[in-house]
Amino acid sequence: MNVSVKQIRAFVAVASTRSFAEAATLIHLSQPALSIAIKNLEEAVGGPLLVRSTRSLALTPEGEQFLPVAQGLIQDWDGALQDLHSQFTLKRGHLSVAAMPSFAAHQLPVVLSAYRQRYPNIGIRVQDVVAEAVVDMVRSGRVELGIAFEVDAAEDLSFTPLYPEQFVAVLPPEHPLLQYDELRWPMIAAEPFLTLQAPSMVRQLILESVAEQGIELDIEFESHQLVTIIRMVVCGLGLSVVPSLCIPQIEQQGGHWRPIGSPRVGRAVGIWQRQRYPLSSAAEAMIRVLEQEIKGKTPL
Amino acid sequence: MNVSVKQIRAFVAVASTRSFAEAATLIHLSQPALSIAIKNLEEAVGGPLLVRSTRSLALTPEGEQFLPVAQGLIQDWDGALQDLHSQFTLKRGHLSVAAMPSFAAHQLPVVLSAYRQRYPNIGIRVQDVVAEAVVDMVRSGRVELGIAFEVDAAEDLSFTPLYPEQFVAVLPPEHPLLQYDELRWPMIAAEPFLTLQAPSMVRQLILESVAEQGIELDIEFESHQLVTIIRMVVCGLGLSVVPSLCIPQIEQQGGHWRPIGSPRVGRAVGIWQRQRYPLSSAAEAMIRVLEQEIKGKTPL
DNA sequence: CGATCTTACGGGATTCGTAAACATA
DNA sequence: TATGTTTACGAATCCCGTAAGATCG
Repeated sequence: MNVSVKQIRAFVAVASTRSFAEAATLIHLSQPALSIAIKNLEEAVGGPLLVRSTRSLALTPEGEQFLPVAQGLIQDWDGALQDLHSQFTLKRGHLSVAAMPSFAAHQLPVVLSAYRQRYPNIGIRVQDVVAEAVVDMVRSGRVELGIAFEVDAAEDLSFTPLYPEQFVAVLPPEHPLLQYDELRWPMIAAEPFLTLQAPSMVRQLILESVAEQGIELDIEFESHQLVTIIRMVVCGLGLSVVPSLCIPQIEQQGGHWRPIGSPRVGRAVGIWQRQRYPLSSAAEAMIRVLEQEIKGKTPL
Repeated sequence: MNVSVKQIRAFVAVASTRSFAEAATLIHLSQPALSIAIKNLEEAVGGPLLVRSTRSLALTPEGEQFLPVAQGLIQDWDGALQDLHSQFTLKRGHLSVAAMPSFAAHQLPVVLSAYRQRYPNIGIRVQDVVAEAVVDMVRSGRVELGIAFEVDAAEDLSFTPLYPEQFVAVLPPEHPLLQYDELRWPMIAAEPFLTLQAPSMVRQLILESVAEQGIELDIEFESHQLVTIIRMVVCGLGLSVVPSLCIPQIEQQGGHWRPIGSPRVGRAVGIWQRQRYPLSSAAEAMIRVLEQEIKGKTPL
């Protein structure tokens, strides 16, 4: 007993139009072909669904009862496949990404807006967490893509660099060090230092980096919030070092900045995804947008 | 974009077993055939559902999301067709019949029991109404079959006789007329007469019949209930005439009866159904059972 | 090297459309 | 007789299974 979708479609067409001829044109089939399709269907299900005389067409009680069921079946079938097709053509779908705060605050909005413009019906969920959490969320599959610094991660993840992020020093207006076009670490170490708090990878990278040079920073204050740090710098409480991504924010808050000379401190920023796990069409599209919007437009 | 049931079945099998080879045996297909089926499915829906490497098999996010949908689709599909098939094989189904009270009370129970024994899973609904209402219910489609006297009905109904019902006279014990083996109408007319009330066709048939002979009955009492009539006869309030079907009930209540000589009063009892409307398998089976259980077993 | 999936190809079944036969009002 | 359905039959298509090729661990 094997019944095809076409057969059910044929039955629904005939039952709806109450005519083989009409139904045949409706489903783009010749009358005889339709006749045989129905005949085979009836054979398969074990009894007649329609009673045809040349002048009238009626449904058997079984057919009458089956008609709405068949209609539902076809509707569900087409609906499900339509949905699936929509996902591939990006006319529908869903995407979860995680991004580290500096990226989420500065670059991501323009990326999202470009993506939304191209694929208006893809729902996007963004998680704004520290870089290490980004990697964890990708690993556990809670998000499909992550954007964060490159770190040492297990083999199960892959990293695609987007651009090399460099750190810059933040200074208050009229600070003496502003006379230099580029600062060096010893100059910075001479001043009180403000930095982000513990889970931040920015903090970690800076401390590791200066420690390699035998320089020690005089950490005066820590905060989770970049805004707070910048505000304090502007108020003259000390200096800080932040990703160049944050330059717009520094300037907006009335701060000044200078690049840091060799050794430059920085880390590649890029896309994290699971190894050997295929991406959704929506995620692949996001990677394309990211590369197009970000690559070559690196700050500094 | 045309997707077949087999293709979805194939996808579900592969996604469940996580192996083409295993799935192939599961759905009785060769590995290559399965491979092509999946390939065609993916082409039809517009993107990959599975990622295969020779050593591992994973679902794409779209495939992951589609799998439960596909499983539901297949389940609904099979379920619906199974149901339909069950109806034709009488493993399931439903039937509505109407029967006139005399038949419903005496013959129908044994018919129903025979039917139930043969087709235990067919639900039956019986309407116990007077003969004319039986015909109306068949005409309006509220029941598929009706069992009642033959009457003049429009062309839209068909009547299949089961047996000729004859009426018999009911008498109290030790009544003088019991000395005859067969009564004649004038003898009956000489006694007080008890009959069923207005909507009953039994009453109507009797009155019409005797009127033709110019005989008038002295109707002493009327009731809707046959039991009441018989009880009154037994108590000596008069005579009555009822269908021979009711003989068991007469005797059970302590009454006596005699056939009525020429002209015999009676009417064919049979099956009513709609013209040009096909019967359900369940109804056809009921007709077979009726004919087998009733034909040739006519009372008297 | 072995297990597994994919491609290639020939045979077979299914399904289609045209034309003719059939049935009913 | 006219309309509408079914049967007949040749052709195209689709689908399957065997055999050979490709790929990953």
